[in-house]
Amino acid sequence: MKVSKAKATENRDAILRAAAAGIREHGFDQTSVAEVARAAGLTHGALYAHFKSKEALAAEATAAAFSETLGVFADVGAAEFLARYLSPAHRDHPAQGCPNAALATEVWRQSAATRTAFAEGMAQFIERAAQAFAPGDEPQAKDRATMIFAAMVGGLALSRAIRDVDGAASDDILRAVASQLQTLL
Amino acid sequence: MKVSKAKATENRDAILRAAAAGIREHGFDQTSVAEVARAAGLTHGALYAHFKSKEALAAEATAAAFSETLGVFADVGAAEFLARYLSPAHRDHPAQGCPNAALATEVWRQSAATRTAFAEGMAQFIERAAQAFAPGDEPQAKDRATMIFAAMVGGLALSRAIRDVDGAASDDILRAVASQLQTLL
DNA sequence: TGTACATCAGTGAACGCGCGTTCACTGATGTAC
DNA sequence: TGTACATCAGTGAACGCGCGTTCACTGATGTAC
Repeated sequence: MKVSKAKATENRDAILRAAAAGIREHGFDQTSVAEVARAAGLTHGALYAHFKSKEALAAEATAAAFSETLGVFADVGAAEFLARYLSPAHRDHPAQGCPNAALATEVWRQSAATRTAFAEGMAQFIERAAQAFAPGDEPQAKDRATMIFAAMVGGLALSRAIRDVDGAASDDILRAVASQLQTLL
Repeated sequence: MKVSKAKATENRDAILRAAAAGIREHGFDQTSVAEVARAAGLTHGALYAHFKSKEALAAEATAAAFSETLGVFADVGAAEFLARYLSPAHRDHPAQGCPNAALATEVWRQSAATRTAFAEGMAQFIERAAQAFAPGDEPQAKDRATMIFAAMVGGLALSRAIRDVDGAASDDILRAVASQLQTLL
């Protein structure tokens, strides 16, 4: 049955948010359209009224995941940015976390639209890192910010990878990377 | 038909090597047993004479990928380790590259055996980094090595993620991370 | 050394399953009068 | 304001496809004598 325009817009948004969470939790290819639709309170057929294909949804969901997550790290100082990013809470909730640390190793196999959305989101994160970690006009400011952000993404991803096998080692990676980066600020 | 014991061992090895390359190239779940068997010159049924299941193969292949790759970075100095790891050649050949940078964001969804193999491989890489980057007995030596290795893994993964979208930016990540880490040695 | 035969790595058809996508249909919305 | 009806978001059955796994069968290997 038809629904009101307001409700339809709301449903589209719900699909997008569900997909943005799903791809970070399960990866692009392991997130099924049926699962996304269900999480949005719809059936899978409805999804195709809003998105041309799973591929098109993935591209929009990638952009949505970035803008959602950038908001979490906006307006905080350098120390707080580091602490939040390399926190157990961030590690334990990939579905609401940074897409870089959730999708970096698999996004290169996705469609051009998805990869473009990812590259744009990543650039914004690196810019954010430059603001936080290299605000001056020193030479190599952007290089410093890039290296620090790479360590944050790598540290979070490595910490997640071994969490269920060795929780202490996982915690230790977060602590080590955060404390060592702290000394560079 | 039966084959000689020597040939059977050779075939098992070929399956393992094909799987180790496949999971790094396509990810765990996108690497099919048929594809692995074909790459090893066999049919999919033969695979089950050597491995209980795809899951069991993935765990062994993960270990194989690590030991294979650790060899590539053995016996080189700190500067050479950094340069090789953060090279365009490494970025462009994930199937033969470091499993950390290829699988970090998805391995946490795999079986316990695979995650254990991954954790052990990662620990060896961190140890290798400590040898190279923090050989002394200074306090926080291991923390320094962990942070540097996290930056290497993150830098390579981020560089790979955007390579096809923006080659110059991809190159720049490798260069920036390598040059900034160089200043820390 | 030669022969008979048990072993078992490898083949390929078949299975059940979940996937992305399509489509005929439904029925509340929202517009034309 | 009230009525008639075109629109279109949403439903759910159906599709073709590739997946991991099983299994009856094959035939060269390698052992027992």
